Formats: sequence, C-alpha cells, structure tokens
Amino acid sequence: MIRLGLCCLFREEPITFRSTTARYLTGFPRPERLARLSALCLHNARSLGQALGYAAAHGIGAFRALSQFFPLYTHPELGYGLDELPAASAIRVELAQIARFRAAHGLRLSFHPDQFIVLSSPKPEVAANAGRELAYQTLVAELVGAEVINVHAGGAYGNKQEALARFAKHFRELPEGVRSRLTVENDDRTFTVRDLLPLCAETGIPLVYDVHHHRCLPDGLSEGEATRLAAATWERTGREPYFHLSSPRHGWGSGRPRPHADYIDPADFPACWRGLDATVDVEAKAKELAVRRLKRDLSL
DNA sequence: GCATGTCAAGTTGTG
DNA sequence: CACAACTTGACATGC
Repeated sequence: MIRLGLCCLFREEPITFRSTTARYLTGFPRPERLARLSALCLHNARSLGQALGYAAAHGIGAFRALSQFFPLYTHPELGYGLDELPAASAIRVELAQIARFRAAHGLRLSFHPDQFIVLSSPKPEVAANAGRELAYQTLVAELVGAEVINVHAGGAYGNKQEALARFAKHFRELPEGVRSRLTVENDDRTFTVRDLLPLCAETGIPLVYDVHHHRCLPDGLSEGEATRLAAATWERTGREPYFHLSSPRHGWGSGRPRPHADYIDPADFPACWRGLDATVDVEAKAKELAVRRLKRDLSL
C-alpha cells in the first residue's frame, strides 16, 4: 500500500519551524546566543510533535523534518551541543514523546540535508563538514526514531565514476548510526538512477527514487525499471522504499520543468507505483493541502 | 505595523 | 566571470 509523506512545512495549518541567522546571532554574547537558540530548538521540537499529530489525524504516513531543526548546530563558530542549551531537558522530553508517538502510530520520519552536504567532494574539508552535519542529523534521528537521512550524490567534478568512488570511501568512514540511515537520491542535474545503482550495490545504500528528477534528467531506464531497481536496493534493509513525487510548476513543455507546483497532477503519479508498498514524499508547495488532495485524487 | 532584502555551508549551468 | 537555482521560508531591519 502507498503511504504519502509531507515535507518539512505547512501552508495553512499553524505549525511553524523557526530559525535564525549566523550574522544576527554573532552580535550577542554566548549565553544570550544559547538562550535564543534554546528557545528556537524547543519551539521546533514542539512543532515536530504537532506535525506528527496532524499526520496521524489525516492519514499521512510520513514526515520529513527540516535540516535546520536545531538551527546552526554545526556552525564552525556558533555551533553548540544540545546539553548546552538552557532548555535541554525540556527538549529531550519533547523528542522522547515524539519518538513514542511516532512508533505508536507507525509514522515514518526522515531528514534531507541541504545541498552543502557533499560526500563526493575531493576537498577534505567539504567531506569533513558533511560528516559533521550528518552526525548532527543522526543525533536528532536517534532521539526521535527517524530511520532515513537522504542525500544527493553531490558534484561530478568532470568524472562521475571517481566522484562516486569518493562518496563510497567517505561513506565507509562514517559512524554506524549514520551509515544505517543514509540513503541516496537521483538528482536532476548529474546523477541518475542508472549512475547510482552501482554505488548502491557496492555499499548497500538504499536508493530513493525521485521520479520528477528522473523525468528532468532521463537515463534510458523506464519509470517501471527505475522503480523496480530502486525498490530492490531496500530489500536488504527490510524497510519500505521511499519515492519522491512532484509536478512541474510551469508544465512539462515549458522548458523549465524543475520548479515544483503547488499541487500534484494525479497524471504525474506513475502508474507502476499503484499497489506497491512504498512511501511517497509529496514535494509540492501547497504542502499538507497537496498531500490531502493527492490522497483523495488517488482514492488512497 | 508592514514590506523587503538577506541568509553558513557547494556545485552546476546559464547569461 | 558573476550569479541564480536548488528549497522555502522566516527573520531582522528599515520605513
């Protein structure tokens, strides 16, 4: 059975996630910085709990958390540890409640680090920074019971094979908690499903199949083949595959199909996904409204 | 109060 | 060579 997932934010429901900027925070002495960050982290923890409550109430089976859940956690100057925050214990209580609620309702939780997380980089400091960021998201993932941290393969630097070899090398150097959660997604500029399958075979990393990216950057595989091959990379883990779906804001014939539309056109839902056991993250700007509309349109 | 410009990080591709 | 696109706001600032 297909379960639909909501990504990061709400359009109408009053559930918000707060952040701040490094530039602004730099102006305060460290104790006040930590106090401000603490308030944001506690707010975000409570909002994540509300988000899961909303999902459970509306038959939404998965939620993707914001990367900036703990704002600036890994920043080189402004970074901090959870237990340095004045509200650390209240935050831990919230996260533990979320973990229980998530498990009780069978909801899936995932993280999707930003574009700065590049495990294929030839620059040691970039790969090291990626490791720090992944360690942070893993810390939160462990506290709330999230099972997936999904990344793109990054840049090719003129040679995809070498870039993927560096990705695999850096992957093997990551802690077990990160490795067991990490997944890799085909993107719309560089790495296709066909490119990533050898990496997945070699490392055991599950492949998240984004059909919109596949349509923007085809690789000779049909959607049915890509679906089957991507799903096969999940079998070893015993977990349900993750797919991503969006519709083009300006239409397929517009010359710029990449930007996401407010809602999903049901015609963009691949016929070969019907009846599968899979989680489909809905990447649509109308957020919870789009998930609920698609659920209705597909009679899920 | 409300509108607007800015925001840590990387890479690619366009103008 | 500079800069927008990725995602997508939310925030601080300035009027």
